[in-house]
Amino acid sequence: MKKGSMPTMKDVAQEAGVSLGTVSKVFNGIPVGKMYQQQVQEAAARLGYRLNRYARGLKSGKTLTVALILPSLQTQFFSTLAQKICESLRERERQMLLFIAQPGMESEQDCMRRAVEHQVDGVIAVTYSDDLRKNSQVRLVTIDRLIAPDVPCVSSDNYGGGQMAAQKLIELGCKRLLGVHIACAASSEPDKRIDGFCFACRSAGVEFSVCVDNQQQGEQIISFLEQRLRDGTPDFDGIFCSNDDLAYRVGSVLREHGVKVPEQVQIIGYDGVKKFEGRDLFCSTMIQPVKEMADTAVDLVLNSDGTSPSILACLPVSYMAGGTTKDSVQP
Amino acid sequence: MKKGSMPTMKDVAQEAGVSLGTVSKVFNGIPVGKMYQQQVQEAAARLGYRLNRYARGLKSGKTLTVALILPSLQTQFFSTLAQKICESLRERERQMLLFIAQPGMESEQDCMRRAVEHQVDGVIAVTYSDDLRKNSQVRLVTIDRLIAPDVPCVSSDNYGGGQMAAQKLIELGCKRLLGVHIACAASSEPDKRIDGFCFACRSAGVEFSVCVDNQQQGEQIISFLEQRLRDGTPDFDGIFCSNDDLAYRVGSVLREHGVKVPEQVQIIGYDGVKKFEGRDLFCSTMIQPVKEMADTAVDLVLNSDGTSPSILACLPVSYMAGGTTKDSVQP
DNA sequence: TTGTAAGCGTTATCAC
DNA sequence: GTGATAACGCTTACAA
Repeated sequence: MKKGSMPTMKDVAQEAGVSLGTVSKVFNGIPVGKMYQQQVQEAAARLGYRLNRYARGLKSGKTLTVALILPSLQTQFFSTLAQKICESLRERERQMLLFIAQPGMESEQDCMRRAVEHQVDGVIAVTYSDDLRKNSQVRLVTIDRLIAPDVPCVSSDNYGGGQMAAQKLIELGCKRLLGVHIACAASSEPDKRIDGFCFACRSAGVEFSVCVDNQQQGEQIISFLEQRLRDGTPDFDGIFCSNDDLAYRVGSVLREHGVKVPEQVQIIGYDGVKKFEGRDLFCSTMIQPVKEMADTAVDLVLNSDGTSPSILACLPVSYMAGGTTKDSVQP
Repeated sequence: MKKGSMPTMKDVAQEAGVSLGTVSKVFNGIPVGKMYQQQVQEAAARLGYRLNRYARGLKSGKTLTVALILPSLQTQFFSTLAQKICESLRERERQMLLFIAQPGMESEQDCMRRAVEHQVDGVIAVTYSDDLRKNSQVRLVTIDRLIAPDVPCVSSDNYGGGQMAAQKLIELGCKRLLGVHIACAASSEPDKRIDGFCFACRSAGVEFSVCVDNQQQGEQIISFLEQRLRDGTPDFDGIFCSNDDLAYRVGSVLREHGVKVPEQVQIIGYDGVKKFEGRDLFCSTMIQPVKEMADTAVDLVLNSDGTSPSILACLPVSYMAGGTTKDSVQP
């Protein structure tokens, strides 16, 4: 063993007085004589031997590594998702290579290229590109966006969640509903939140209107709102916002205009964003089952044998009061 | 080239009619005949060749990969740090392997072991262990915690930030200050925030008291606070909280007891935590220069030639009003 | 069972 | 400048 560099299996073999192959077997759980087993393990410990996964990966073709491609870690949903996926991978003895893609699909493609070069066993991505798999036939699973018939997608039950939100508002006494949504450039699963909301309103025969913003900044929604508030008396008493950020902004606008929340207008958001690490929500909301989504994505990316039964995994959301509905405990 | 698997340099060499060595040179920017250069690139494009970094890493000993070990991604400071470090690494053509360590040092050691096995070129860690480098002589840089004389540490100027907070409160008219801090099990750089606060108070000759909670949950601080509020009139008019979460909780307690913030009591936190992706702060606060911290950590882990001039890099923080001080714009 | 040896895809050291 | 060829540390037939 050349000093200065790490010991290899060869060194361990020499130290233990066995052959290289035997050492390899020990570290792979392949049965080997009790004596040899022990000798090898002792020798390895004595030398401070560390398995070189690059050598193993090169030989075996499996690297036990999965790439996660995200647009950001600032949004709480994304950071939680990243953490849960990381934990889920660790439970399966996998490592996570994290890529933050800049807006624009060149960056996403670039992340994909690097992930492939790094021989990842699979990729989980929140993507806005049409199809990330340029030439590479990597195993791919997306979150919240269906990009191809052979790429499994994991999301929360956006449609069902939108429905539940509407039903909840109605149950809480709202008579005139409003649904607001910001659509991103590429259409994605979360767009169904507002569809589910509309469906439930119609089914219940309740008066409702909807405002969908395509400009991505939500300005349309804010001005739409201010327009309907001009006389100080809103012509609605319940709002479903397709995410908590939007709900927060909508709530601020309402309060600025002197509208009492939840007394005059009740608001339900979507995501389940918490303040700090605590339990405090920003608003009453539909909570996404992030851990389950992470587990599902990881299972799919590791085990999908091509014959996945369902291409879109929709996981159930749950409602929780968070101060912007009348069922919230009053401070 | 065996079909089904990815083309290798050998395949490219054959396709281009050159030798393997020449192909390697092309992909390493080593000068090669103009004609050959082009032939190789065309052949590679035609075959959809992808560099195998596992083979390169095995041979060269450098993997262009850095591990980041964090206790969580839920705290906004950590998620922002992770994102900035990821971006910083990308700018330097590096990849990031992310590890979330469970509380307790076995998990941290485990992350370290896996990072070493994966042949990372270095590790950046937010750690509570005494010394992560068990046997391995990995290049290590810590965040917010000095663990050994030869391990560089990056942090914000915690002491200076605490000082500035006190000075700011005094400047804003506070006469009787209070400093509160939650110390984690292992002493770390952020503990200096409260020291800087005390120093500035003493220097200014201002009346002040301090409450440090060692139980990690902040219960001590809350009850300390409630005790001093029992009669409804607080005997302090300015509080420095060593992080924004604490500032938020303290603010809630004060308001619950009918104390007006910032009219009666002004509060300054530390971190610069934002609501959603927006600009809204939870409180007036000392903002940490996360991007600069990330860049510094990455530079150190990649370039530290052992002869680092400063072992502790303290980056300057900045104050920003966020509603819990009188200099905040009133809504 | 255990040892031997041929690669895995690259880089790097040689002669040519 | 270019092309063979020997590693890098490991897995895995296959031989003993």
